[in-house]
Order: sequence, then structure tokens, then C-alpha cells
Amino acid sequence: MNAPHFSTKERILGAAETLFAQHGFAGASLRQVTAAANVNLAAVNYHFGSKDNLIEEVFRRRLDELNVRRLAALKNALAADEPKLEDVLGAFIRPALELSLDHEGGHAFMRVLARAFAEHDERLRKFLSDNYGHVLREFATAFAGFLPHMDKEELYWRLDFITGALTHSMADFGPMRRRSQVSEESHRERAAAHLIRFAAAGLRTA
Amino acid sequence: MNAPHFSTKERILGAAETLFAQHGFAGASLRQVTAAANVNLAAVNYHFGSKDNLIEEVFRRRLDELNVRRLAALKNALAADEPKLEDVLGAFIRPALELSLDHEGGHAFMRVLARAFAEHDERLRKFLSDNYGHVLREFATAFAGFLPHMDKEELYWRLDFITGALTHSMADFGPMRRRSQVSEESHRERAAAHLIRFAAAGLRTA
DNA sequence: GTCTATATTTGGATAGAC
DNA sequence: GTCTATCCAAATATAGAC
Repeated sequence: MNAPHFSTKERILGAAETLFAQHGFAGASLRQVTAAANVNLAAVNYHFGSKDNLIEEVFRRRLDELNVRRLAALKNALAADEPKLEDVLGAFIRPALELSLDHEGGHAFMRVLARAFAEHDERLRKFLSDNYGHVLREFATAFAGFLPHMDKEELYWRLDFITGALTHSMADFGPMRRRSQVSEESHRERAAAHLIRFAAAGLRTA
Repeated sequence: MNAPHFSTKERILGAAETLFAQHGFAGASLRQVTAAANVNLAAVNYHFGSKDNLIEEVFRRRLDELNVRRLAALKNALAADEPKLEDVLGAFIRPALELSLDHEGGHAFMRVLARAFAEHDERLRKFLSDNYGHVLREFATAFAGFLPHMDKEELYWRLDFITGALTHSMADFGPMRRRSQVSEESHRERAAAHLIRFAAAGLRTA
């Protein structure tokens, strides 16, 4: 499953990501994880201490990078001569798209993230809001710059709708199926372009 | 937890809905469910045969009613002299809103539904597409009537975005919190109104 | 750091009395 | 239909050798 040059720790993280995506946090057992990672059962507790800590590490690994990319893209979009709403939306959406494509387990991670939303677990929520919240606030500020007359509450609702639509579509929850003649890349790229247009119109409306 | 005039079967369904929402299908044990329902552990297997069957019944109970309400509202919206896109959107969104408010466990069910999306379980997907698919197709046809020049693929993507936004917001996944001075009803009612405006603008854009 | 072996808990399901 | 008691499989976690 994983190349042998990855460390035990990394192999566990990769296998956990895949299996948590498929079966959920409670549904994927450490036995399945260690078997898929080709490591001993006891290795999880040695490296991570507990299953809960393993779950957090699965998030940290990807979210750190996702947030760096989003903030860099945001900075880039705002540095243009005439910043466009669509580019700020792209800065929010495209890094998620790339994550779902670039890495071996990126696609799995999008599903893990969606499961985290569903968990409503206070510990996870706090963890996500600590890591995710300030990024969302920066984007909210940027969007507010384009929509100076919009009610704050309405803006936050709209960003919430966009997050829901993004998660739902990137995690393949809906009935949209890739047709066999288009590649995975162009399928998702098209989805992102559709979402940016849809969301830009939704944001701009009075 | 539940009034004594409910049958054993109904008490199990209600408790299962709540606990599946909180802990997931794998995370909620039949022991937790039967304890919360104040019935004996053996009652689940007697009435439902297995945990998997219990899960399906939790869906069937709510989805049947949700679909009836959506289709009735759709028919109503299309029967108007000058049907409006917003009313068709409302026919899709408001029954979900009402479900999340009307019943004791309706809100829990929205979270269960979101978990079902995340499961990606083939059995559940088939069950949902059998029960959900034809309703989505009827709505797609109705929307296409308002947007005659829109590409079919683009329309389906947009409906997928709306579904994601609806599920995400009705299941309280995002950071939007109800402020203490507004009631639960008006909080959600406002969310639905926001979503309808947002989605209508997104659907109409070229 | 990694393994085997095992302690301990918890899960789904069922048998059989009432 | 409902209960008690129990079987059996699977889970997390740990102890201790290497």
C-alpha cells in the first residue's frame, strides 16, 4: 500500500486517513489501520499514545498545509491591481481542490474533513476552529471589502453555504459522477470553476 | 426521554436517531440505544432483526415524509400563475427546514442524513438514491424550465452545491451560532431565507 | 523501536424462561 | 412481546521480551 521509504509514523497516518475516510473514526479499528500500514498493532500507541491523538494528527498534517496555501493565495489575490471577488473565492476553493488531487491521500482527507463536521465532537470542533477559524475570518474580511454594504450576519451565512457546497462536492457526496472520458483532474477543476461562478453570483446579490 | 405512550418500536427509532446523530452509526451501540429508549437490549433484534435494518428504518421514517412534502410544495409552486424560481427553491429547502424544527428528532435526523452522505456506503447510497433520486430529478426538471439555456451538467452541479449548503447549514456544521435573543425557529427560518436568495442568484447567473 | 502475548472492555446477536 | 443471562467476536490498550 505504502512505499517502504516512509517511516512507520507516516505509514500509520496515511493508512488511518484512508480508513477513516472509508469507515469513519469509530468504524475504522486500529487493527485495520496497522494492518494496512504494515506495522504492528502496538505501534499506534507507541507513536501516538491513543486513537484520539492519532485522529488529531491526521488533521494537523493536512490542515497546516491547506491553511498556508489558502492564505498565500489570498495574499496573492489581494495584491493585484484590481482585486476580483472571483480570485478571492479561488484562493479559498482551489487549495482545497488541489489538496483533493495532489496528494496520495488528499481526496481521502476531504472525506475525513466532512466526517469531522458531522461528528460535532467538541474536542474536534475546538481543534478545527483553532486551526481553521482565523483563516475563515481573514477571508470574511476580504469578502467584506468587495461587499461593503452587506450585513455581517448575511455574509457569514453565505460563507457557510460556500463551505458546505465545497465540502459536499469535493468529497463526492452528491450524485455527480465523473464521466469516463474526462480525467479526475479536469472533473474536479470543472467543479471548482462551476462553484466559483455560482458562489460569486450568490455573494454579490443584494 | 420518551413519553410512555410510544410503542417500543417507536421509542427505539427515536433513540437511535438521536444517538446516531451524536455518535455515528458505528459509534452508537445498541446498548446505548436500548438504554436511552428504556427497552431491553434484545428488543432491537426482535423488532428490526439487525442494526443495519434499524439504520434503514431510521431513514425511511423521515425521508418518506420529507419527499411527500417536497413534491407537494413543488406542485404548489408550479401551479401558480407565474411560477417563481424562488418558490421552487423554497419547495426544496423549506420542507427540510420544517423537518429540522417540527419533530422532536427532526434536527437530529438532519445530522444523520449528513452522516449518511459521509458514509459513502454502497447500501446506503442505493437506498438514498432510490428514495431521493427521483425527487431530485423532478426538481432538476422544474429548475431547467426557468433556465432553458443552461447546460445540464452545470445545472446538476449547482443543485449539488445547494444540497451541500442546505445539509451543512441545517445540520449546524458551520460556525454560525444562534444568538440567545432569537428563537431556534427564527434562526433557521432566517437561514432558509438567506439560502434561497443566495441559491437563486447562483442559479440564475450565466 | 518493534514485536508477541495478553489483559480488559465492549460490541452484536441469541437462547430460553416468562 | 419482553426479560435475563450468556455466547462469541472484536475492540483498545498495555506489559514485557528482544
